[in-house]
Amino acid sequence: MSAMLQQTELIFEYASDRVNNGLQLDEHLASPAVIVEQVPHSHLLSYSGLACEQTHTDDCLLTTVEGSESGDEETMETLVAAENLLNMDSPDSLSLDQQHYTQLYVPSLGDVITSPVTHQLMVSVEDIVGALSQPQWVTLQRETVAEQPKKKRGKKSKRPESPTPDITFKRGKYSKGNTLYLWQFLIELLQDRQACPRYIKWTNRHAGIFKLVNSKAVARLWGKHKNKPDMNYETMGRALRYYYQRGILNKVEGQRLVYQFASLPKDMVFISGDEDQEDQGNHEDDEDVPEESPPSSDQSLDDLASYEHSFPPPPPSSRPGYQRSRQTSSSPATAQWHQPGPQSESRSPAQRRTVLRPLGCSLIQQQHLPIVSAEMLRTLQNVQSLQPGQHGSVFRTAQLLGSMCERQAATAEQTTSQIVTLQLQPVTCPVKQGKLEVETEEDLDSGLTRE
DNA sequence: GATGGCCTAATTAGGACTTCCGGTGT
DNA sequence: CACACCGGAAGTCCTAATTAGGCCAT
Repeated sequence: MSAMLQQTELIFEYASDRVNNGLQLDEHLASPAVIVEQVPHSHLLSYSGLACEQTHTDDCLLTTVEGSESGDEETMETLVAAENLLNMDSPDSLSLDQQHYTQLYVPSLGDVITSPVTHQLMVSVEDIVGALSQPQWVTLQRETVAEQPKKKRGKKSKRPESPTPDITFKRGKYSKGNTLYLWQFLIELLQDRQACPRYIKWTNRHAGIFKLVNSKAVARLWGKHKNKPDMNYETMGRALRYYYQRGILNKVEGQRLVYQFASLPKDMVFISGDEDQEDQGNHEDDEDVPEESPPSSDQSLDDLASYEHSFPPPPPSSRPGYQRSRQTSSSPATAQWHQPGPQSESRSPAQRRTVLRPLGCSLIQQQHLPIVSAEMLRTLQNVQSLQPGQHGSVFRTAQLLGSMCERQAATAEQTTSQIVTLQLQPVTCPVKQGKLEVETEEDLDSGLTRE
């Protein structure tokens, strides 16, 4: 969501998507069991217009494409898919950023929580109260991460490094702005039924070992996401190889297209259909392909195009009218992959249009924090004594959360819900010159219908 | 006119790739 | 021969902190 918040249009796009796809979402939300793992992606598929395999087999391209395995057909598919990708507009979709990071990467809190805040809390609060002691990342390999010599010159580093999975407590977690790091992208694919195991799959998920079943498709998805139409596996592979040095990935010796995460988010969402291979103890047999349909190298690249709709739009700098400013650019910094839970998706339109006012110049703005967990609130109580000078991020977080608590408390009184976990809808406020302006419901309606 | 606050654009540094390349191995 | 893989080198893109300058109110 935050990635979308840089510009008004993006906000409207997101909002309109949410509304326009309500019916489809409801369909996918039929089963609570499905909600836990699959809703985000089904949700995304509905955004992208790509039908779900189970529910819309008539429209599903996968079925027809899977059968083709000849090299010629693959080539054709590659070309067609590439064309589709290049001709495709993706910004209308809700980004995965918005969808997933929230829960997928911060599961340890028990309640739903947004990752950016969690990180800020975890970084500092641990020193204060140790309230959030559970590690977010599971180190898969004891390999010592080589200390990268920090070549800092006069100014200190302002942009936090990529939140490498093996470094749990480090300032500035998660990608900023629209940035979705490659490793995050891969993790997302691994948690997406549409991509896993079709394009990428776990071969030993507990060890973090995965295989690029369709390296071309993954590379294309990555390239589309990065607005690099020429992206190929060779290029993406170079980026992956850089991850060796940084201790994010390891290469699995002797096995092609097989990599290993040095660490993984603690509560990764594993596609249920993908676990068989590993559970059957055949991680050595990494060359196998998904049981149901061995994908050809370029199979399903047509539906890949549709699938890509679910990824975040190109960086705003490529959009006309984009202006860089500190506040506007920092707004999407805490990319929010809020996974819409059953409650959020089943909310009434009125609830869905909840408008929140900006909370000033806090690093974490309210639209980045749709959910405040009970544990977060408890944590907040522990950090309330902080002063601005100390633990700056925590202090800002506390400021923000404090405001949110008050707001939520007021909201809770108006609802019948006894649930401690409160959900706040993403802000749908236009960003102008770095300021957020609250819109009326009428404005939002017009914005929604504009799409 | 001086001062201070606010805002914005420009500058700057650094991270994360991306691109290209030559080479090796399967 | 195709493909995967490796790693160096240079370049690009993006973000965010800093800085300078303009505007306005007092």
